[in-house]
Amino acid sequence: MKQTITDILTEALARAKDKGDLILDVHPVITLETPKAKNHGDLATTLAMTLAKPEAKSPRVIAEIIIRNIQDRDGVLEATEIAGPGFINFVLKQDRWQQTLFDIDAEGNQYGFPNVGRGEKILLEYVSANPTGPLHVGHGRGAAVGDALANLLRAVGYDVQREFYVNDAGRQIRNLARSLYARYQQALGNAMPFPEDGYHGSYVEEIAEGLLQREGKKFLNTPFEDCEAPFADYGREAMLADIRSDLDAFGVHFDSWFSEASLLAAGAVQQSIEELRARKYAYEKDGALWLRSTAFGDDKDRVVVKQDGSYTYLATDIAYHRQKLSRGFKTLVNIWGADHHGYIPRVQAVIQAFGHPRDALHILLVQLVTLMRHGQPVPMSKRAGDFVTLRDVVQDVGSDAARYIFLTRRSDSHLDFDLDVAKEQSRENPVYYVQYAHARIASLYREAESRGIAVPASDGVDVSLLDSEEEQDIIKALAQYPEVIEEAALAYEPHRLTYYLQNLAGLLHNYYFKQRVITDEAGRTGSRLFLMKQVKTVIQSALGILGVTAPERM
RNA sequence: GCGCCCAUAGCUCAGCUGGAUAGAGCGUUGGACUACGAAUCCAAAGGCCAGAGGUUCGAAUCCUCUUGGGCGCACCA
Repeated sequence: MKQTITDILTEALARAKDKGDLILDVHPVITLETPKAKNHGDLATTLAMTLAKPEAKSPRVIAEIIIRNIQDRDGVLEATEIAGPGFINFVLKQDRWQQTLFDIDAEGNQYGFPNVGRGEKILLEYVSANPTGPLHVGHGRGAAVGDALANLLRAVGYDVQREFYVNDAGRQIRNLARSLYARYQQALGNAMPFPEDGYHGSYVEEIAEGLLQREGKKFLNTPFEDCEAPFADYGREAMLADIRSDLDAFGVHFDSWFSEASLLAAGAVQQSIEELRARKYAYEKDGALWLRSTAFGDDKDRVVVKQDGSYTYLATDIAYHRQKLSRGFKTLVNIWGADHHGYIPRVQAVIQAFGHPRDALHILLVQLVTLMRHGQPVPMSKRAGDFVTLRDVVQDVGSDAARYIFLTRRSDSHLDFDLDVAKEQSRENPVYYVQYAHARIASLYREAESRGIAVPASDGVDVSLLDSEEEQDIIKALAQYPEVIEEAALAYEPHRLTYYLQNLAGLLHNYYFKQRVITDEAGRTGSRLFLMKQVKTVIQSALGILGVTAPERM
């Protein structure tokens, strides 16, 4: 729809230039928007106002010139007017809008998915929780955002790979092993002090119990140094299995799980360092090896290899991102907890040090979630070991409600997650509002079927009967879906879909209340059922991207 | 001290990358079920977009400063 008007405007500008009405040294970018107020037409452009200065004419004069040069060959325009300081408002012919219903009917669940990605490969890394404890609610938000974003990017034609980076090297795992070892010994009656900075959660005891059952007492008198590996391996695998099953219950699935330890084992870290050296972005000072990240705007250079010869966390991250790039991904997207934002310049420096543009890496920050219960924040202390896990929340409120709520806010703003509201299957819960719209339509079909009325095929529909204000509003909302999808995808903002859905569902509920779909007139009933079918398709499509089910009944 | 993010209705938040009269949900008040699902709908009240300057035809949106919150500033991961 926008494209059609853009073409008409481009042509009008060219004509005005040929006739000498406008100078047009630089070809202006034509932007169209959907006005908020209905009496401002269906689409509006600010073109005349942006041209005012270069053309040295008043916006309204320019607008007149543009309109004079418009040729509407296909007859899509109902009216064109100049308004306010120089807006040009377009009103489209009704049948033009109604045409979108046939588009949706023909394209089905592919409707509204423009192929802007053209198969370009994107690596989307998210969650990437340390395998040292259960997923918490913040991970859940990252998972919901990442998964929806992956769906969204796929919808617009990107070749998306969803990856979970497993931090299975270094001190955290060692810590887990030590904690596990202590619990194991304690379970066997061996008084053993619990490590100061160990993991205190009860899950550690459960894992220790599992290990005990599998391996028996054979480590009872073995010093930790001699059995760290089996404890680390067992702990890692047990935690990953837990994480996997939690994500599974949440409907989040990854294409790949990338192990940090595998980078070390393959010598990738060493190779990366060599390459950085060759590129002159690594140097030695004070007995350590540094990344010259200041060359790319970081505050200071960063240590990669410590004085004692061991690697910093950055070292494996360097290797990991190099590895990602070497797999042929042009675009990398990382979803991080907002508390890691100080790390961004460093990693962007890494990307550039390897010769890639800074914006090859996008980092989305996800703010932490505050769980609310009875109007009070639920205390979350990982230190104490008892915190509300993602699993608890999903079991409590259900996957649909949790995912939807995670996606109702932009990811970098704080989120209060009210457990009572999320659990309540009532009007206060936004996810039910949208799902109810879908179920209502499904219910309409059942009703129609019971009366022997079928939804007509596209060639048997008279869409011109859909001429009420409510019907027009719905049709226009459906026509907007493709842009919402495209813009949400390109901005990496899946939350826009929840707002779109609220609006569409609202229009549907309003229409449903005001007008009857199944009427005495067969033609009208048919056209309305046809309209409902397309609404249902779009709701299902958008919910699908968010990873929320579209129920037939509730 | 330096850097990043945030500040919009009583509460929780949108605001389409600079457009026309700033929106939604909850909450409050008052209405709508003998017809397809009332998990719904309609209406009302509620705002100095934290404050002050600046950029321009035009600012919640961009720039600077101030105030007030969150988070980072490791040879930790």
